[in-house]
Amino acid sequence: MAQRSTDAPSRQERRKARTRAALMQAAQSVIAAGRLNAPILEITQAADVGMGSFYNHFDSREQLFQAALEDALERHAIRFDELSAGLDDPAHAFAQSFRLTGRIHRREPALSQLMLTYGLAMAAVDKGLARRARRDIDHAVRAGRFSVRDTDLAMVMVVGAGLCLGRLLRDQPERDSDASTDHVAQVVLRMLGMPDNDASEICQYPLPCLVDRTPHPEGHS
Amino acid sequence: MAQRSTDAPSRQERRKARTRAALMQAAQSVIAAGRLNAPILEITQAADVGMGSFYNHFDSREQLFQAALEDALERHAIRFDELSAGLDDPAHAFAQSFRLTGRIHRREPALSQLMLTYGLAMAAVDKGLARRARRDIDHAVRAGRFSVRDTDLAMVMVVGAGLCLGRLLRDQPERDSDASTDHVAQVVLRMLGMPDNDASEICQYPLPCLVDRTPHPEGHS
DNA sequence: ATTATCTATAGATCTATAGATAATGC
DNA sequence: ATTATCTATAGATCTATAGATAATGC
Repeated sequence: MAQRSTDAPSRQERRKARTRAALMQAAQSVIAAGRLNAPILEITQAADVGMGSFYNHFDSREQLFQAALEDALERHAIRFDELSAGLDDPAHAFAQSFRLTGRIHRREPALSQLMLTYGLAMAAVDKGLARRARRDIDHAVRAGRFSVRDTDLAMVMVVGAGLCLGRLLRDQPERDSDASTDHVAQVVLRMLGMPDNDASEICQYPLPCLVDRTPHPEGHS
Repeated sequence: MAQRSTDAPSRQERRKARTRAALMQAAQSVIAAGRLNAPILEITQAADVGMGSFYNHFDSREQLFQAALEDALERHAIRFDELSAGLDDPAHAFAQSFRLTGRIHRREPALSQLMLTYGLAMAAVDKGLARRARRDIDHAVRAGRFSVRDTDLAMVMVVGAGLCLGRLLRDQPERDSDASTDHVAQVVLRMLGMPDNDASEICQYPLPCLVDRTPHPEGHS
């Protein structure tokens, strides 16, 4: 009777998507736990999925890990975009996302570990957080807030600082995470061509709160 | 007859050291080739050493890789130290080592790949290049050439920039490696508190040439 | 006599798939 | 009827070691 419109996913498609999502979420935990060589069986068990199903979705562990990483980063990039949607100063938007990313390392150790594990590769791919960072920098340059000769080189330093900061925060649990992050953010802004005063001020703006979201709701009400 | 003094290694010790060195060198190639899961047999074959010998020296592939990484970085750190031994401005010494490190990525792709693979871990360990960088920064601060609040945070940005620069140079083979490196070096120096003019000048000093050394001479004349 | 290395392999582990079962579509 | 998932496993692969061989020490 009710003919499905082409864009609404069928029950079967939703089931498939759920299995795929379970695999990716399990992969994220496995990577976060440092078990980069975990057997496929271990991953499928963590996902509560039959071993054979793995090969319906991915050809290899590596392929799954790649997808899982991109998924996690994309989800957070979207979240940060929402939080900076209202800001009209692109430099402020950039700084806010950088500062929020710094705060992730303590708030969400699993995602932090994911970023640290595949950080360098992540930087090169023009997706997720890196893509947004580049976009914000370009906007800010056009708005006259940043002055940057070569966006690629600027990205090198932004991403490099962000990653090594994450590593430092993980290795020194007693360190004041917010203060360190804001200080690095300030230096990064100066490096991007902002005057000291502006850089300092912009890093003291209050941040929107990061509410925990259930990442992959298993049941749908 | 000739009683060996305690510090001169015996023939047997030298043989053992040679096997160990062959394993580490093979490991460096294997890592550089991206074969992080290479079977032990593959590594021992690359080293031209019997499979069983591996376990005389290391308990696991991971342990070998760790030793191989530290060895490679230490060797180059020593090399860079020699080249900056004559300089009396610690800021100059720091800048020279940073600029030389940038040049490694094109000159020695294997070492570059090694750094990019284990870069973040490397940064945290206070050995090799990272240890020297920290030492140079501290010297320069004491000499009044840098002004840095928190050496750990400064290191975050120095190492981060260095690593992501390496990644960029690898991914963009057509990019002018020397100019990019020197530009990043200049920004890093400014970040460390140098005035623009000094930073710019110090990054234009001629560099000592990096001569290729045979890393592990197999035969000893 | 001692120590290091080598060869060969038992046993553990993992991958990728075949074939059976369950869910969905119509 | 079709599609997705599950269970069970053949075969490939790898690790770690036992036992044999070669080099060194004295």
